Amino acid sequence: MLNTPVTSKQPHSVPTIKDVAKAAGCSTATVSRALATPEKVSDATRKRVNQAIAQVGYSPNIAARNLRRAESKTIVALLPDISNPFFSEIISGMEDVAHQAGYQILIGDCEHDPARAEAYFRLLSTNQADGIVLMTSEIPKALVKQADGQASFPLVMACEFFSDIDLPLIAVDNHQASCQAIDYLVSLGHRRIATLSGPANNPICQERNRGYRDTLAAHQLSNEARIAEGNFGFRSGYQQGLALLEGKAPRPTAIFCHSDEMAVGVLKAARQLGIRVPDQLSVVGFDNIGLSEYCDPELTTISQPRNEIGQQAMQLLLHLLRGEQAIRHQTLSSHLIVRKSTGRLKGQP
Amino acid sequence: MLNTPVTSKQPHSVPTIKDVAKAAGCSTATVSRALATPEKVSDATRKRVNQAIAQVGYSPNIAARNLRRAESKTIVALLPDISNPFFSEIISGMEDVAHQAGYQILIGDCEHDPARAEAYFRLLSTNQADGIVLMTSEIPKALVKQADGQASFPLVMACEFFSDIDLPLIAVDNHQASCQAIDYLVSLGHRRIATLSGPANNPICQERNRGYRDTLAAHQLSNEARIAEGNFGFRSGYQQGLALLEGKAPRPTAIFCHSDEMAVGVLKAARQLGIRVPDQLSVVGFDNIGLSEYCDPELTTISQPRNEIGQQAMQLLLHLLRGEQAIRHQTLSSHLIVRKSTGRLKGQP
DNA sequence: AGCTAAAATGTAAATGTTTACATCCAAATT
DNA sequence: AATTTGGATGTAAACATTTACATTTTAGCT
Repeated sequence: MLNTPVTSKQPHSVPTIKDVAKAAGCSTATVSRALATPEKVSDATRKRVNQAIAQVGYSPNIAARNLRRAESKTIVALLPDISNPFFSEIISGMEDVAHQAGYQILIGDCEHDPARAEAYFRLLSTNQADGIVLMTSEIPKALVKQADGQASFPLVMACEFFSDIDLPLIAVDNHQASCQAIDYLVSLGHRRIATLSGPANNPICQERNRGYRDTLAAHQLSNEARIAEGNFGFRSGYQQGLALLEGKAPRPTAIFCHSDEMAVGVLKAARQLGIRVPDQLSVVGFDNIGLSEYCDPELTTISQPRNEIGQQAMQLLLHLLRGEQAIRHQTLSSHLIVRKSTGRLKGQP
Repeated sequence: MLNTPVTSKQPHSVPTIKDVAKAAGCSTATVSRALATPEKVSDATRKRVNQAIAQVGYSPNIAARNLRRAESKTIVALLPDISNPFFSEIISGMEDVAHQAGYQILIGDCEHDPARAEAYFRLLSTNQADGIVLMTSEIPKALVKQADGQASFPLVMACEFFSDIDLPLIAVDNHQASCQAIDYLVSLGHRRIATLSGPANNPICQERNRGYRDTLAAHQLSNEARIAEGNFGFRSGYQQGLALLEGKAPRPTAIFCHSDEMAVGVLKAARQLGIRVPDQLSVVGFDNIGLSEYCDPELTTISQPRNEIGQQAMQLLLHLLRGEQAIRHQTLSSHLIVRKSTGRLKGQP
């Protein structure tokens, strides 16, 4: 029991399954089984094996296992930009369930570069990754075409999607969320409501813009529709905010932004132009990132259940990997969080 | 040339190096060499091999390579909290040079949980990772003790460090940065300058607090020293900000915060208490994250060259991995960015 | 031409697992 | 007592590379 640790060959070599087998007095196959399928091994030997493992300090060589099993236990989380805080909580959710199931997460930051996305997809075919959770639609469609309609391709989308390709998807109802925001603004008395959208070719933005137009139409405000295009970041929010607010066109009294960062950019633009929020301008954001409670004024925004999105997406992917039946489309509910950046108009317009 | 693709065995099996060898009319060893050490293969065969590779659509099986070479080409980036935007640009920097050198980055989010940190360290011994860039000191010291002083252990720290363990380190001079911030506040006429520190047991915070005290002392202000403790996040900034500003003690006229998020939290606290920034209170942040240009007022802060930190840290780690000589400690320069949250006192105090 | 050195290539072992198949043994059934 | 069954274990092949070593080819000399 107090033997010196046994490392058969080299003085400092890492113990392998052979060392364990020797120490336990059985074959490597049995050791392997004791680890992978304990129920197929007798209680007595299982115990001996476990002792041996502890004794020699064994842990399996993952490369060898991956090679033999032709899998990697790695999931790629593909996103457009790692610095966007929106994604971090989704990833946390993914990690929870992935780790639980013995999977690792490899974060793939595309940086809006198709080549990067392609490189990460290649990991699939080389068995370096078992599946992908895709959180951006800014990648070459060709990469994803092979998965269209396929029940078995290990890919699920989270939040983002393609309008013309049928992939498993976990997301909120962007159309409905947008309707809710606009409805709320109308209920406050706003008529000239602008939208500061994300990239126009982004399907989720198209969904939101559709909701925007539908709701305006429902209130006979269709000719007030006005959509500016940003890229979700602070800077574009500020720039487009300035453009919306100081242009010659009659100034909007409310702006619905497709991200919180853009909304904060709009707040800065308004401040700079001496436009008071919410008295003269209402601003609504999207995502409810941490910042939205700490900017001035605190941001009214739409909250997505980010952690849950991550969990469900990973769950779904695991189902696909196991070849189990699974619901391919799931829409989770968002909700409007009313804070201080929205209200009825006050004072001169 | 227009042959149907050759996949020798199964109709849909992934082509291996054998298929390439067959197609190129040489041995697998030659193919392997053509890829790993092209200069050891004649021009003619190299060309043939490359054609064959393209023809059969071969890409190497990484698990097999890793197994044989006993490496993983993976670097773990260990950080305390992935949602902190401060780290994202460091990671970008790391990725640049890592990818260049054929390495992947695995982001390890410790979530302040020692068990997680341990799990990531274990990847080293199982050859699942070749090295670690450590960006948090909130892990069990035992994990890192083995690397103390060692020239060969593949670990480098970025930004954070341990005061009592000698590890390769890329960081800014926190003491000096702190001095510069406090000096600047003093030069504006401030006397009651408080610090909102990160966790008191964090060495970088200790460095900054030492700079704070030293600078106060240099100006005969030692008895004005007052340090509150937060955790770098918005919320703690807000809470500690309230405590500092509405306590019975004479209210500070300036607060130096160890993160921008905390500074923004302080801004909110001040706003809530009707304290005007910068007229009645100056606030300095740390890190210069994107937000600091878009909050109100824009934040005076200390900028760290995050991208460069990431690059240098990875560079250094690669040197260690190759067993090359390298400078183990590098301090990069930070600088103070003066914006709108600092100034001389105005109006009634 | 003959010899040597260097370059190019091939052979086969090695990497650490998993797993199909074979074997063994004890218990259950006849 | 003989046979069957099923569980437990062992044997050895397979996974796709890399690389030490051996062999062949080429080039460079005299």
